[in-house]
Amino acid sequence: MTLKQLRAFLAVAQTLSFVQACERVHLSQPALSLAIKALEASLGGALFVRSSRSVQLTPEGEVLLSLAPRLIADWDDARERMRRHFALDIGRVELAVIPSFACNLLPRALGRFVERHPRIDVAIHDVINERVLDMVRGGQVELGIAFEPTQLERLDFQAFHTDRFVAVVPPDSALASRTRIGWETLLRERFIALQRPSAVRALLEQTLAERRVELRVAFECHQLATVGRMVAQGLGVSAVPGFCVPQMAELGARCRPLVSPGVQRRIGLLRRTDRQLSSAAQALCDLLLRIEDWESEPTEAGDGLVLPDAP
Amino acid sequence: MTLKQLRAFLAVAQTLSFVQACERVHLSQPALSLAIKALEASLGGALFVRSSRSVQLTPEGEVLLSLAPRLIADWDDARERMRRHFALDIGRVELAVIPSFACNLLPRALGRFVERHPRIDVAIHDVINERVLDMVRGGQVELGIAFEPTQLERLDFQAFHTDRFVAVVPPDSALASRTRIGWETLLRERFIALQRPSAVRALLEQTLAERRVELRVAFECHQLATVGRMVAQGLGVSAVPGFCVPQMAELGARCRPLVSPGVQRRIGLLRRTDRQLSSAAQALCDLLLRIEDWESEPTEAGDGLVLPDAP
DNA sequence: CACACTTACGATATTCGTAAGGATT
DNA sequence: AATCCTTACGAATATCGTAAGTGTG
Repeated sequence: MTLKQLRAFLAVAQTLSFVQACERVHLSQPALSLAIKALEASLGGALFVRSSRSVQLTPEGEVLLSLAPRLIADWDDARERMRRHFALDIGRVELAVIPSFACNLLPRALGRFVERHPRIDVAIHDVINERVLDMVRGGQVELGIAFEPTQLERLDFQAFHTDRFVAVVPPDSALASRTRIGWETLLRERFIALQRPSAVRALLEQTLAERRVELRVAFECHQLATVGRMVAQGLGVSAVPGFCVPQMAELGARCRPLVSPGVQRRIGLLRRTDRQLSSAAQALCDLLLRIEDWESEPTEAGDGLVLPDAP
Repeated sequence: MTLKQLRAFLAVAQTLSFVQACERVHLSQPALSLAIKALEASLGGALFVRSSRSVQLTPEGEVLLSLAPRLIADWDDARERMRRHFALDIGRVELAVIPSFACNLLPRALGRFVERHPRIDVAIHDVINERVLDMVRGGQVELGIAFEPTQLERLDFQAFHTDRFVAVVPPDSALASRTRIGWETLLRERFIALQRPSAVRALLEQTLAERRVELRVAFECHQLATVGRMVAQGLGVSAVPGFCVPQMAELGARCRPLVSPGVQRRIGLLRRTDRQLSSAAQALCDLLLRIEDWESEPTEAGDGLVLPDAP
């Protein structure tokens, strides 16, 4: 029993005519006749009663007729789904992203992606940096977006953006009027930090420790949004990745370039070295790596305020 | 995408080795390789990552792997079911039978049938004679067992038994001691008849009308079992088809051959002329027509009491 | 005799297995 | 060197379409 035979059977069973059926299956009448004959032989009995002027189903033919449409539909459906998967017409990508990136730069990039591939679903796991690495390593996600890891270990990292930390200050403070701010100046204020284990916090501590600068934390919280709002309220200052500028601006805080030392770290795509990407993930990967202007579009509050840090 | 290709894919996907897989699908390694290649081409992308020392599924391969087992299982299942249908290993026959026959002669015949084909289900519709004809004509059942119809009309009738009516009398009556009973003698007693529309009742009336014998009915009911029990209780006498003798005996009534005139009618199989029988129905048909000794096995009460009616 | 299905037969395609090739451990 | 997958090629097999055959209305 082959697919062709079953399709042929279905055509004959539905039209009750070999002549009409052979058009539907693009076969000559004799070929169709042989196909049905072969099917009957392989099943062990007759499916049709041919009385030279009419074609009728046998009871067993009726049984097969009740089975065949679903078999063929399932088959075609599976085939079509696979074809679409490869053609990027359907699909699903699981993506793990550090929260700061996920809520600032990612949405615009994903916007371009869904524009091009509207039927590919993207699941975003916005989790802390370490968990991004774990999820990529563990295979729960195909792709990760995170800071460049120190230990690659079975991971492949491709940077597509270099981020510089910026100072976040209250809009009505004296610091808000300066074009750039030094670490020493910033740390004279009450400092609002993310709680551990946050990659941003860790980066901060690590960099400051290297420079022998002491970090005194006045407030700690988990969400960047909270940090921003607290700064906006004048409760203190903070330092965040540069790509958080639009978010901070929206929350009412002001951002200024940080100098001497400028904390900077590469952001990039993570994937397992030993697993091939799905077509959909590959497409997303390509798109993310191809984006040149990772800086966000200008906004009222943040316009022109983020200047390149002099090395 | 063909069945062979999908089976080949499944084998490779499950063993993650072309060498092992080619045993399972009875193919040489090159042939298997080509089959997978062809499948990949038809779907539009790679299903495996071959790294000369190991075979791995691509994400799309994983998708197909989640689809393939069900497709193949459904296919094999359908194929197997059809094969069994033809081989009389499974199946279902809908059968309409007049009640008197259904509860007397049919069980033993069906016993032989299920013995030979234990997995063929038989649905018995024990309905009145007219309804048997209707159900066969209407296609609700493939086969019917009934008295020979006067109007065949699209039906095919094959007699396999000729039935003679017998007298049913109370065990302690004077009639019970006679070897045979004439109609005139029987009708002197209170008569218990089946209610219309019963084929047995109709036959009785028709035959008696032809012979100008008047039928006076003292009691009427629907079930033969009730008739038997009432006769056993001495409430009256009756006349029933010969194949009801065992049932009457069990109910406590006595049966004696009826003579001058002997009411007799052929019993047989009904089927539609324009429809082919299923293998299962054909088998049942064959069995019913092949049975020679339609008389029931001897029982204590009925043993030797039913003698052939002299013409 | 026109229509519908089947059988016969030669041509074309597909599929298969053996043999050779290439890459990795 | 051994293992495993791929490519190459000739042979067996299957499938298909044209043409002829058969039975029915």
